[in-house]
Amino acid sequence: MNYKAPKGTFDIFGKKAITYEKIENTGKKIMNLYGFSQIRTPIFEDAGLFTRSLGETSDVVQKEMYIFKDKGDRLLALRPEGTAPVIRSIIENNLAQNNSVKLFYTGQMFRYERPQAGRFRQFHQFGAEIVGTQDPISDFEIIDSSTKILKELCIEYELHLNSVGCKDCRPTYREVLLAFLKDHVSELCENCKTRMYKNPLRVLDCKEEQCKLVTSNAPKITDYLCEDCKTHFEKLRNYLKKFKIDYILNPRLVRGLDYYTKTAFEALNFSLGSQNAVLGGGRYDGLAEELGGKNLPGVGFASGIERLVAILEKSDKDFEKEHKFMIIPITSDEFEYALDLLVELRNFVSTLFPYDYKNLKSAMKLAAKSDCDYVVLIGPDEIKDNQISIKNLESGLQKSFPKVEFLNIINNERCNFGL
RNA sequence: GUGGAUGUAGCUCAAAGGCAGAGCACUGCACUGUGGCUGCAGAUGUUGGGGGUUCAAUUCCCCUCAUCCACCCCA
Repeated sequence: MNYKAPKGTFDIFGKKAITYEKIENTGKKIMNLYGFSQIRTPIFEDAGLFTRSLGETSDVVQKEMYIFKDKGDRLLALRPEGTAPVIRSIIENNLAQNNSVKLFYTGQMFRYERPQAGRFRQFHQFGAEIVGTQDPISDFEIIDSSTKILKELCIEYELHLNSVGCKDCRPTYREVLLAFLKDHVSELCENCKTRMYKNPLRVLDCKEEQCKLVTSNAPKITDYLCEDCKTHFEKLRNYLKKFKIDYILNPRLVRGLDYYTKTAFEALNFSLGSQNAVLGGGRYDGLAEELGGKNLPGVGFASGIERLVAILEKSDKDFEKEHKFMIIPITSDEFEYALDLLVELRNFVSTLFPYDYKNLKSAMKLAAKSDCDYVVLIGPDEIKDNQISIKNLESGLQKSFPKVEFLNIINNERCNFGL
């Protein structure tokens, strides 16, 4: 084998492709119900867009970006996430003139990482953003709609919620937390001893038992929120309560990207490996300004489609698919008739025509292997009686109908041939 | 970037220095108007790649690449 899919990438076909499609279609359906419209942004962008929005020191920027120079000496990056490009587009095209905009997207993202369960170098995200408003109802809509996608897909999840404050109150909390951590340095893991100075909030997220023990008594950010953040959070929680969205208040929840403010949430599923987050999001009120636009507060989510696919594959839940037919002319005499019927049938149902088959038997095999539900048989007998024979491959039952009746059953009786 | 495990047929895996094998899948026949089941027959390999030790390497050693898992981090 000379060529393989590059490290951390893979081909999507067959059953897997159907699962991807199902997830994306479900997402689109829900997004439409909430009044979002689709946006497709380029797969690569000016590298600065990401270093600026995600933060120079974030891991994504420091070690995970696919950066390259094109022939015009432009420094570009394959997008590692979807929010920054959407905000860039909103600013560039003035999409949020005086109102807010609601946009959703789906597509590939790229991060140069060591692959493992639930993590790849090219992966897909489905996400949405509401930009131009600070109304907590928009936070609610993001959480409500995103978790509705999971529900619709029958994916179990645990919703974790927190508020990470804003540029006014977070620094204060940071100091308080740092002071607390300094008092307990000796009890922290090696990693956290250095981490607490770089990003003390991350210590809250540490998986080491010793650190969890220490931070269980740590001051909570929700006790240090400014008035604005506090009332915003309370309103959001009221909406969630009113509409019975269950969640776990998790003061340890910290999101990895710098731009988050106020609301932060994650949906966790524990049936996978160590990558538990299937969906995450939050508010990013300073991002648009950071990118050179006007003050456009926003809130959004992104879900990792690969992780959703993995969960669905594990649950071996098959999605109902459309009936698939194959037309088989039994001798060469019926070839033309069968071709005409093929063209006609394709106005209504998915229909195959067998290639390179030797006899009826081999054509039947092809039909079974091609995952067909029904075989339409046209032979001398059918032509003579002016009938069409149809066989249900699952039950093995076969019947004949006049052509008109046959088409009628397909169109008006959902292929209920009584087989 | 760090650590661990694993690379043999399309897939899942045996062979532990001496002829590279099995199951599933594939192809054909039994069966030229009926698939799945059954029986019989057949095809399939740079043993990931490179080097070394040896009369002899899939097996032992070194390098390299890839995959999986975990850390870091994230979806």
